[in-house]
Amino acid sequence: MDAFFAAVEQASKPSLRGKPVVVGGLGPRGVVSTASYEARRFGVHSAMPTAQARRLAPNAAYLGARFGLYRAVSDVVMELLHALSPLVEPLSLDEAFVDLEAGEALEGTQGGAEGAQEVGERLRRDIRTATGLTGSVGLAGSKMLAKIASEQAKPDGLVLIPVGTERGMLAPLSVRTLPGVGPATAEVLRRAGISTVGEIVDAGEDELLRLLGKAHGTSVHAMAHGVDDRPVVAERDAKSVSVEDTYDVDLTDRTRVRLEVERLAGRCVTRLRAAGRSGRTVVIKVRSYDFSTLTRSETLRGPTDDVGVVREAALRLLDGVDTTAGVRLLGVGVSGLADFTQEDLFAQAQAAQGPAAARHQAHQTHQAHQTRAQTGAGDPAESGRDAEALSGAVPAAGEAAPAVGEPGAAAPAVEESGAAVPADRRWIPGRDVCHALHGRGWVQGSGVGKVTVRFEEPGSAPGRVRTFSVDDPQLETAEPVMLGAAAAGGPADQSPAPAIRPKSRSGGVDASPPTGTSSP
DNA sequence: TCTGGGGTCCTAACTCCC
DNA sequence: TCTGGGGAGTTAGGACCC
Repeated sequence: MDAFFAAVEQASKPSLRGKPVVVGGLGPRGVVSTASYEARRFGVHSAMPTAQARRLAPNAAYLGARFGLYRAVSDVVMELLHALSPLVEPLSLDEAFVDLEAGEALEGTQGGAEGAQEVGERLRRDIRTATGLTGSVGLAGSKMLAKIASEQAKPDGLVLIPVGTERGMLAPLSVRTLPGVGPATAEVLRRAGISTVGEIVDAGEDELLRLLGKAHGTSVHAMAHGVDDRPVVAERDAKSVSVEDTYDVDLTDRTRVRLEVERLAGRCVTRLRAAGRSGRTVVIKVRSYDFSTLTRSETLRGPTDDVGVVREAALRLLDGVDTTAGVRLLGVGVSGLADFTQEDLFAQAQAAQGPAAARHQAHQTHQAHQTRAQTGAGDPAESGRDAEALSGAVPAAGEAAPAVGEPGAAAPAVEESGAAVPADRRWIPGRDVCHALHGRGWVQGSGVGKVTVRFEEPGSAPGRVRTFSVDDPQLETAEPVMLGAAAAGGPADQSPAPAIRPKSRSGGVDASPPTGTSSP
């Protein structure tokens, strides 16, 4: 998809079409997620600090990300891809590989390159019809070449790399074109006098191995020759789950640092349990005032999804880290994922001793998980654990749950007075709202006790702007509205576009309640 | 008043065990 | 008892991707 997040915003907000739009973190330490092509003309690009983007394009619209909506639009596009082939490998919300030969899409076409091209053009039309957005297609014999082709096809195009032309096509391109060659590798190659893919080929495999080491050197050398036999893999299990927060102001108070680590551990376990997984290795990440980053990890005796266990491990690891100079980021993660927990192993051990008793125990454990998942109420003896585990779904005071369409990892918003702002009264630019008199719109900006709203929605004409008090009782946050034909049930259906309720995915983070662990 | 968040993969150093 | 190699596992850091 072309400039995906920004394109969704432009489609949702008619007044922004053709205008520079920047989606990303809006705080003092935010970075750009996506810039529309209009904003890119000012030099704004992904991963650029938002503060720098504002200097380059002061008149662009700066919006917080609405991941729930992007995920819903992504689901529509991925369904179109699955109609082409069962082998679809999503890379992110807006990008995927499809193995056309594994499906039936090429049947009924003239076959070969022309057939693939026909399928690609049809896909682009279908994406536009379903979402109103443009997508680009790269067609080639391998994942690496298809990716390069799709980059060349952007925006709104299709590029095919015919078999036999790969080497010639790659030779003049920058080494950065190859997947796996980032700034560090490019600098190593540059110092060796290598700046194009053709020069990698000329250098030879031995030189590449010397410069980049065995694994990386072999891979880069093969890619430079156009050789990439990685298959399209449809299902991929996550290998780790982590959460992290960057703070607007460096944390120096040790008590606050410990509280934040506890909070992050809770959020991490909520996500872990939502995915039905457990993990054995707990990792903390600490980024200091000077941007130096360290990680500390501890491997437990067995996998767990118990927030108390993860929290205690994270705090033990934190004990070994000096944070007195100031911390700008904290993170907690779990890796070594499994589908069972240490508690399950205990149940198995009991089963070996007495099957009936163990069955009873396992059943009870399962029931307890079910009850928590559905009601958020658990055994009073475990209430602390449950309150933490469910913190994503039932926010504790002062913690903003990552609501659909809101930046998910925002640290709790605390006003200067010290009072926490409820999540549904935070007027983040771009956020959907509904006013009792004026209808649906989105937050254009807020400050000094006022919030400015533009009243428009997908399919409407550019709307009017009105300003309200931030505590106006008639103004409420709202669910995003789905785009295009996917919202209206098809092109013929002219009924009003419904608000979305994005379906939760396996491993999804925001909208889904925590599920039981791995009990069958 | 530079540098997010959520991942994967690789490497090196080290320990433990055989 | 000492030494050494190899493999597995752990830990930490770094590069890269979207």
